[in-house]
Formats: sequence, structure tokens, C-alpha cells
Amino acid sequence: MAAKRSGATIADVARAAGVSPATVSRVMNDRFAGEPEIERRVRAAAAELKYAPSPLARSLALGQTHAIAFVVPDLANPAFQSVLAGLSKTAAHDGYRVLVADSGESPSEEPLLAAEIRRRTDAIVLCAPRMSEEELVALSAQLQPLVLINRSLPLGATASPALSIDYRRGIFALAAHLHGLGHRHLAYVYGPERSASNTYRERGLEDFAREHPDVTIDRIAAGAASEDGRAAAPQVAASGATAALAFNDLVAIGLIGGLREQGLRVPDDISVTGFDDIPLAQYLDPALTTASVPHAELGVIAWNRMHALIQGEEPGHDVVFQPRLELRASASAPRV
Amino acid sequence: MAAKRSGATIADVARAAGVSPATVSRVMNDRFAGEPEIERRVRAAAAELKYAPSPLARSLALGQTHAIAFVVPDLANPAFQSVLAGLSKTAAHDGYRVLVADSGESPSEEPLLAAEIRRRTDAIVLCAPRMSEEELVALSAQLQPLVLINRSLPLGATASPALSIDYRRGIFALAAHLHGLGHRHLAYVYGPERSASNTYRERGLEDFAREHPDVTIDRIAAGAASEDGRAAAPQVAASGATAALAFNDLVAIGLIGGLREQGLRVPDDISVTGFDDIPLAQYLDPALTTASVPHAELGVIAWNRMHALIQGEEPGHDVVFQPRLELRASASAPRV
DNA sequence: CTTTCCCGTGAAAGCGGTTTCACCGGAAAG
DNA sequence: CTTTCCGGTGAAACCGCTTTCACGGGAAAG
Repeated sequence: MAAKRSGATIADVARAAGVSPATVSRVMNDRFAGEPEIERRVRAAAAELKYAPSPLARSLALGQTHAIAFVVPDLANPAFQSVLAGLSKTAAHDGYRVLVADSGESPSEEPLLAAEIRRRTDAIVLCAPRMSEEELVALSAQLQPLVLINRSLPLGATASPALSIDYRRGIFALAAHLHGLGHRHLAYVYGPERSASNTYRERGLEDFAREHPDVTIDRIAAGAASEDGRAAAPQVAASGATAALAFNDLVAIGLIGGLREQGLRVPDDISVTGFDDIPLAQYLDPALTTASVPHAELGVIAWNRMHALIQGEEPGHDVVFQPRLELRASASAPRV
Repeated sequence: MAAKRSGATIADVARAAGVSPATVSRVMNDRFAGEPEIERRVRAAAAELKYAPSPLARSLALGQTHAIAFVVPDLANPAFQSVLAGLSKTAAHDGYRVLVADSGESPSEEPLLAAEIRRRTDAIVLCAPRMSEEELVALSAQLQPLVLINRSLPLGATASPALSIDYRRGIFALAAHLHGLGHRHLAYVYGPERSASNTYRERGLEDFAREHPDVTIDRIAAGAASEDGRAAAPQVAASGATAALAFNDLVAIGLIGGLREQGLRVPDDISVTGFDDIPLAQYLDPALTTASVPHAELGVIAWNRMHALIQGEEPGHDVVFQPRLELRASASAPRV
């Protein structure tokens, strides 16, 4: 019951050129080394019939699809969009396409999603902050080749290149910056619980708290999207904190909006920082003080690693990007 | 030379369960209606061997991949990212994945790109503003099922659902708004030449110019990205226009930045409008006056049409979204 | 003028499923 | 008790391409 829509098959061309399908295959793959006349006939027939090999059939026979999977928790997040843009553009250079999937719908089914989409492709770039480490380890074996973003496998597990951001030091630096400005009462508007990238940030803040016993840090629940930030605004306002560290830029943006609704001005009444430095962060009102992460570059490197892996080469060392502080208008000294 | 990496095949399961592959296939597809005992054995064997049918092989046999292609000129543009997010999420609900491609790399090869990626999928959502109408018509036949974004096929060509934005009226409305504010000297910072979506805007401005002979409109070359806007700033500043209509939000953002570098303040010295209302437009400094386009919804509807098409149903009528004016801070009355 | 060797080409066996169709055994009907 | 019918199951063809392997003919070597 195959769809009989498509065009000529290799057999048609073979018949038209008076040769065998094997020969047509060779010609089409530039692997032909025989009578030039035959090659000419085949090409002519192919052109005549507008023949183009079926990628599907090739994939099945070859065992590779020339496609890779990209799984993220939220495609609507500019940070992931940038990674995708970098990944897709670079992969395209090597003739690979990207199949995307947004796992946000159902964190619990993430492993199944990843496994499913992986089987349609040659490899997978996975960003699964909410997956438990056990699940991740269990998955990693069947997902190979695999490049991880913002997660790393414990030693001993199947090795996979991992590209990460040092959220821990990034948020530490942001907190230190706020401290330097004079803030002593901070609020951390935290992201998805049980999310690895949130945990790293929490650790960074613990480090900071340890070094600065004079500082109070309130924890206020939010999420990873701007609405979450907006929803957290009342609590942030009520906390009395003079500065809020948001889980990421999106949350920071929502938070700033929410704080305004509460009658607070940023940064005059309260400072706010983000994380990611999404493309428009610098143009916001107020321009967002944040920790910059090279998302597009992450996508590019992810492909480099992936490509090496696919070719059976050494994928190179893991990299941990150090966020760079972008000091802008949303954080300033507290009022006295 | 197939990669012998993957797991059990249907034959393995059949052997293990002591049945034929046909039976396994039926069981796996819930099309089995025989001895419950047999079904049980098959399922047990499948579980035991961790069998999962190869999507590739199924695709070949079934003639459908459960994947659709999405081709856009620039994946880094938030507008297209929103469409993708909407498309991907909705399609996933029906078990379809999205294969993305950014044609920005090479506008000239766009037709080939589209044809290539289309063959790997069941259908294609195409946004090809720079393709000539002849190319588009020629392509449309081999691309079916096809959903077009921001383009429509001339009557008589193979029909395809088309989802568009009324750029013409949108920019007209923006110009009218500026006129209402008192501006009489405008600058249109135009997008990619030969691009359909730019042409619509040009028409809208011609309409406007016709109705308002008292208004001067300068045309200044830019492009579709923020750098293009920034690069156009000096010319805009030199033009003496009191308000600039940017091709889209990205250009507007770059333009505002560039104008600042020229020592101009927006909107005090010069007003600027965008087009698209990308997610962060309202949070920018200054908040961008723009024409709002429901990109995510566009993605959702694109999938609805696509799904109908794939099922062989009527895809529903074409829709032309009317942009909604978002009057914000970047445009105000000119100084006297 | 045989015998090898080599090389261009095609037949056929996959890749891993789905589906048609024929077969076969048991139940229902005569 | 035979005949008919029906429904469960498997053999085999097929989806469209790649690749191994064998075949056969011509050139080179003996």
C-alpha cells in the first residue's frame, strides 16, 4: 500500500537505459568505472525520467539517514532556538538535516520521545535537564551517538561528548556582582525543580552564601518561562529582597513586567538579573544584566562533536563554557 | 554495509515467538485477531528482545514517514522560530515530527533544497519569500502536499493551502498611524529585494502615498536582520525623515541601536516602527510600535491544513491574517 | 594457440518492515 | 458423515536502493 505518488524508480531508469539497476546505482553514486557510453545513457535516462533516488530506500539500505535529532524541553525558548539555528546551519553544511522535538509536553515521556526520535536519525543532540541521572544513564546506551547539552554522564557510563555551561559559577558571579553593588538581601527565582540546570544554579548560590554569611537569599518558585517569572513577582516584591536573580532571561523579563505591575521600578526599587543573554536581552527595557552563554556556538560545536562521532573519529574533549557577565541596566546599587 | 548497530528485527521476534513475521507485524500494529495466546507470546518475545520496529523500514513499506519539512529563509529570526514552535508542537500531537531547513545559506538553491527535504518527508511547509513566482509554480507540483506561508500560487497552478499576512494593509496602517501622529517625512527601511513580503509592504506604502500626497517616503536599503537595520541607520539619520518604518522588528531593533550611535533618540528625535511583534517586542527599550502577526498560530494552522491534506481531506480555506497594530513607545509625535 | 587474470556488468540477496493471497483446519450446514 | 464456509496463519512479494558475488569476455602471459 505504498503511496504510488512518487516518480521514477531505479528500475525504471535501468530499463530505459538498457542496463541493470546495479549500474544505475553506481552511476548515481559516482562509483561507476566502465564504458563512458553506458554512463551517458544512464544519465540521459535519469534526466529524461526526472529520476531522483529515494532517500528513504537509500537510508534503509545504507543504514544511515543523514539526519540528526534535536530534543529540547522548550522550543519557544530563544536560548534553544539559538542552539538549533547554529546546529541546523552547521549540520546542513555536511548534508545533514535536523529533526526537532519539544519534550516540554511531557517531561515523563522524555526518554521514550528521545528513543523514538533517535531511531529515525543517525544521532541525537539531547538537552534533557529534567531527566533523572538514572534515566539518562540508562538511555545513553541506546541513544549513541549522543551529544549532551548541559548534562554529563557519570564516569563509567557510556561516554558521550557533553557541552555545558558553568551555571554554578555563572550565577555565583551574578550574585557577587549584586553583592558588590551593595545588595544584602537577594531572592533567587528558581526554575523547574528537579532540573539539572536549576540545581547547578542552586549550588552556585550555596557557594556564594557560604562565602557571604551576611547575605540573605530567599528562594521563590517560578519555572523556565516568562509567565512563571511574572507569576512570581508578588512574592518577590513581598520578600523585601533588593535584588532578584532569575532562573533565566525569560523569567527575568516576566519578573520585571510583574514587578512593574506591583508598582516597583527596576532597577530603582529592585534589581533583576537573568541568565543566557538571549539575542534581545541587551535591547530590553531595562537592558538586562545577565550571564552570557554562546548558544549558537554551542549548536555549532554540538555538530562538530556529532560529526566526528558519526565518522567514528575522536569527538574531542568536553567543553564547559564559562558564562560572561553582561552588566547592564537592570541591576544597580540598592537604595539606601 | 548497513550499520549492524541496532537491535532485534521483526524476524528475530518471530523466531523467538515461533510465529511468522506477518503475525508479529499484525500484533505490533494492533491488527491481530487470533489466538490470544499467540499475541501474548509475541508481545512477550518483543519485550524480551526489546524489539522496536524500524521507523525507516516502516516508512519505506508504508510510503509515509510521519515527518514534515519546514523550510524558512532564516531560522535565527524569532518570527520563524515562533512558527516552528507552533508547528512542531501541534504536529507532535498527531505523531508527526518536523525536519527543519534554513535556506538562508543559498537563496538560489532554495528550490533544490525544498525538493530534497520534501522527499524525506510526507509534506512540506514552505516559506520562500525570495523565490520567483515561476520557480514557485514549477516547484509546487512536485512538492505536494504543500502549505505555503506568505505566498500564494496564481490561479490555475496546482492548488495549495496558503497562509499569509496582509503585509500590505499592515504597513499601510503603520504609515497611517505615523501620519496621524503628525509625521510627513517617512523612511521605509526595506527588506530583501525581490522578496515577496517586501513587495507587499512596498505596495502598501504606495497605496498610502497615493492617499497622502503630502507625505514624502524615502526608501533606504537594509535587509531582514538586525545588522541590516543597524547598517542603515546613518542613511536614515541623514534622510531627515521624522519616522522610519522598518521591514520587520529585527531591522527596527538594529535600526534603533544604530540611530542611537548616531546620537539620535527614539522616539524623541525619530520614531521607528517594526513588523511582526516578536515575543519580546513589547519589552524592548523603547517598546516597539509594530504590527502584530500571530506566528505561533500560523504554525498551528499550517499543521491543521497539512494534516487535512495528508489525510486526503479538504484543507479548508486559505487565510490571510490581518496584522494588529501594537502602539507602543517607539513611535510618537514628531518634534515641532 | 591455450591458459590466466582482470575487469565491466548483472543477478540476487539483503535492509526491515507490510500486505496480499493461498492454505488449512474446524465449525456449521445439509 | 460429507460438503461448504470461514477465519487464523504463514509464504512470499514488495517498497527502492546498495552491494556482494559470480559470470563472461578480452587482454596479457606462457
